[in-house]
Amino acid sequence: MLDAESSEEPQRRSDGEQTHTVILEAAMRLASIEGLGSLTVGRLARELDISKSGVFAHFRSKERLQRETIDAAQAVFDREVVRPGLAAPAGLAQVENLCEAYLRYVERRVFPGGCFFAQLLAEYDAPAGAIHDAVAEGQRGWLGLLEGLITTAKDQGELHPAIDATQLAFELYAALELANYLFILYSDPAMTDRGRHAIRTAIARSTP
Amino acid sequence: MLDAESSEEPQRRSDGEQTHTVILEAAMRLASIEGLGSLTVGRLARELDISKSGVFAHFRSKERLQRETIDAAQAVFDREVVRPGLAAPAGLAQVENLCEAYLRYVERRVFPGGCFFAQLLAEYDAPAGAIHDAVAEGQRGWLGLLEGLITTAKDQGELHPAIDATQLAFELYAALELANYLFILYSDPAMTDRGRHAIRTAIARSTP
DNA sequence: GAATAGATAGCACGATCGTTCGATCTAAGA
DNA sequence: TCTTAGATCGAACGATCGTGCTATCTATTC
Repeated sequence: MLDAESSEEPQRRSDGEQTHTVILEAAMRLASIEGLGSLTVGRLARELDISKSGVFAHFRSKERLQRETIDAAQAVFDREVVRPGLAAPAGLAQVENLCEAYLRYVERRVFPGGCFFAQLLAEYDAPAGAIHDAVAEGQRGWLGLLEGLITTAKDQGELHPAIDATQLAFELYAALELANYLFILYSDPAMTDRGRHAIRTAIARSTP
Repeated sequence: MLDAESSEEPQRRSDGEQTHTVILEAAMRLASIEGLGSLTVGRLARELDISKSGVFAHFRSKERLQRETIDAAQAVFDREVVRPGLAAPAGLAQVENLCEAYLRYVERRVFPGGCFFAQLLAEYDAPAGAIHDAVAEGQRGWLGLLEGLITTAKDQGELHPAIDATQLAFELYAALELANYLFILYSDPAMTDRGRHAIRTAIARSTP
């Protein structure tokens, strides 16, 4: 696969690499709280005590800053949710483990404004622009992952053969998402516990 | 109760009243799509072909514009969801009716960017400022409404006595909320149908 | 029909936005 | 050690932000 973009990328020096990382960390934090739309070069610069042009030079456009922030957040999500979530025997255990990994990621405030992608989903659900498309693709991936794990569990006989994997994935995701929003809104772990409860009963109802 | 604010309100002339309404309608549309944060006096003016100061004069601060937009959206939500949702015999029928009213309000695109308050919830879930507090209060009201209807149904013997009304309200709301986001993201009525399905099974599991 | 007060427009302000440019500093390879 | 290219800064641009002031127009009241 061609990487048309990085073909003209400048080399990175070690100090620049580090600053780049620091900027993206602040950008993820800010975007998770106030949205990708209120991510601002000037604001990042002020917050990090770097000049505006010093920040800007790392991305050379606001669009690139946004794209790289999303990519960085995806890497964090993979590391903090997906990978530990899959660290369980294939089947129902993996489904439960992934859901629990998500809820713990919300509770640990890996992003202080709650799940980065829940924020993105709400911000770019209206169909317009490249970010919308990336968000739509990302959601498809997440729902597809859940659905795949559920199908495996079904194939292993851990769930009723009649279970609709797509529908169950929707219901689990719904519980996770609302748990995220309400936990952030009220700073109350009772909200994530409601999510846990909902997931338990949805799964229990689907076992043979 | 004192209305400290309106005590110094100027009288409204008929033409001004109409413009005021037109502005708020555009503001609700815009905010539901791009968020209350990207609601801008200049943008409204451009879109309505009114001067910036012509728009501004109606609110005299951005904060007031936002507050009045939220209030107007609340009125629409009451008219389009709550009132028709309650137009059913008290009990389980009312619960089902309210959920269906919500899903139809999403599908009809009463707000083109999906449920106005789902947008607000995501945008102001991080705890800060007056809007956050209003959103938190609003959510309490919506969840409380659902919970109250569920409790009534339970008292009438339409639901298992052991049912946790708060938990069931959470699960119904989760299905409604995700249905909203995914319907807007994909413009696909299959998403709201998944919400309907989730609600049916959650209720069915709770009946005696 | 005159008086009045609200509706709207035009212009200007300081702040911040994304972005560009040129100057200076410094890490890394020759 | 010298050279070079990336890192960072300061200053400036045009655009847009929220907001104020002044002037003109017009709906409403007497």
